[in-house]
Amino acid sequence: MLIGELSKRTGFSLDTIRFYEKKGLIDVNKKERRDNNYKEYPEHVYERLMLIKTVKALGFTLNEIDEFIEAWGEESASCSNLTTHLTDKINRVDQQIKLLQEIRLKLSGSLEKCLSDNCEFEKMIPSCIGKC
Amino acid sequence: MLIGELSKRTGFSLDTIRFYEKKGLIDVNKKERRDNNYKEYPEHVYERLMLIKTVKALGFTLNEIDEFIEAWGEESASCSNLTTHLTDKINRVDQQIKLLQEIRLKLSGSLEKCLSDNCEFEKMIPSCIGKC
DNA sequence: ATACGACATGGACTATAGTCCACGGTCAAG
DNA sequence: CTTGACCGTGGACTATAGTCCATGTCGTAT
Repeated sequence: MLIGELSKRTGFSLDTIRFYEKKGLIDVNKKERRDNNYKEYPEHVYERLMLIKTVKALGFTLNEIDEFIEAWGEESASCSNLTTHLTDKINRVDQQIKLLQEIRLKLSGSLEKCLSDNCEFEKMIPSCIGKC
Repeated sequence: MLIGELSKRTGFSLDTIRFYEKKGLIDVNKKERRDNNYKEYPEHVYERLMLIKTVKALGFTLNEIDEFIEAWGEESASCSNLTTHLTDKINRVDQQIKLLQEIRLKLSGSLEKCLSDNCEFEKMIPSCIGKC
């Protein structure tokens, strides 16, 4: 399959596919080319891309996906790696959520004070005094 | 005050202060320089930087802070702008939290399936079949 | 013959928030 | 007089996830 078809089937743009190739997320460099020099992508590259799509939708970054895939590349790797990766990612996401919730709390605290005439920004913005 | 002192007092690195200057978050370009060509930062720049510090801690990006400050620069601006910015930011943060929670849900769903022998990745990773 | 579409390649550019580096001037102490 | 600390400027580089563009080749249809 040529890159155009691969693009249509996966929904990734040509550029994105080439970008993933450069990144090493898919390996077709050493694969056969047609006489044209056109790359011939075997079916498993399509599958790899769909896997990437799935995993990306789970919020993994490309680097995380890289490790993810790396781990599976090793023949001996059991899929317990998978659960490990998922668990780790859940923890990282929980961390992010916690951080955002803290920020949210600070924001609503500031807003609260602002609305109740205790605006903490007054001191910082002279033109603001008494107008909050 | 010279940049070194400003850096020590605010906790921002020299590079960061110069970066904020380039970005237009602080304006000292037209301000007087010493005969040395050294920049002389007036006190209000220190205050501006501390404001930036506060607002950054609330999770605003530099671009948001830029608008934030822009709005205050206008003499006539009342501080109702402030509450608007805070409310908007709270909404954006809520959006982010929601997105992360959805991802978290998908992740734990995948993990769940994986642990109960319904691993959805098996189809995608041949070497994985039956081992999840 | 030539135009058009699909392909390959390399490099530049986007946003975000800086960091680091080189080169050069300035200033005070020894 | 020279060393070290401090300052200024410009440009390169980091990570992330691509996008866009120029140039060149290949294949097909008119």
